Amino acid sequence: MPEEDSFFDKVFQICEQIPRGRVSSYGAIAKAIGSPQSARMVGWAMNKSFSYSKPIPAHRVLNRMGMLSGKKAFGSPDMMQRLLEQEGVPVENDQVVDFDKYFWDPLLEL
DNA sequence: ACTTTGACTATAA
DNA sequence: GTTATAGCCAAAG
Repeated sequence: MPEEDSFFDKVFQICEQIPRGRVSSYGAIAKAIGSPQSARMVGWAMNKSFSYSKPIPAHRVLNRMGMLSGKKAFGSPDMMQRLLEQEGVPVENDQVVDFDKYFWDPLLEL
């Protein structure tokens, strides 16, 4: 088994493990990888997630405030919000309601 | 090879 | 509550 140890691959592996109806943050994922200061790279990885071999639920990854910072990367600005609401995560004004309640910590639950 | 950019976060004022 | 600044590191120009 290849077991990718690259930064991007680790990000992808964690992202695809985010439970449906839950959301996580770039910082939390970065921390889970071992580079708590590389939250930006997580975002960049998400942008590249569509090039990855497997589908990545990038819409479940938000910034620390629960804001849909990368909604534009989904082709349509409303697509990300719709996907989240479809999974049971209410979004209002480009921000997840009760983000703390839906937050999923890879370090805590993985 | 250098500079700029970016789906971020933490701290300070 | 907001705005400003610094730290961070890989990809793109």
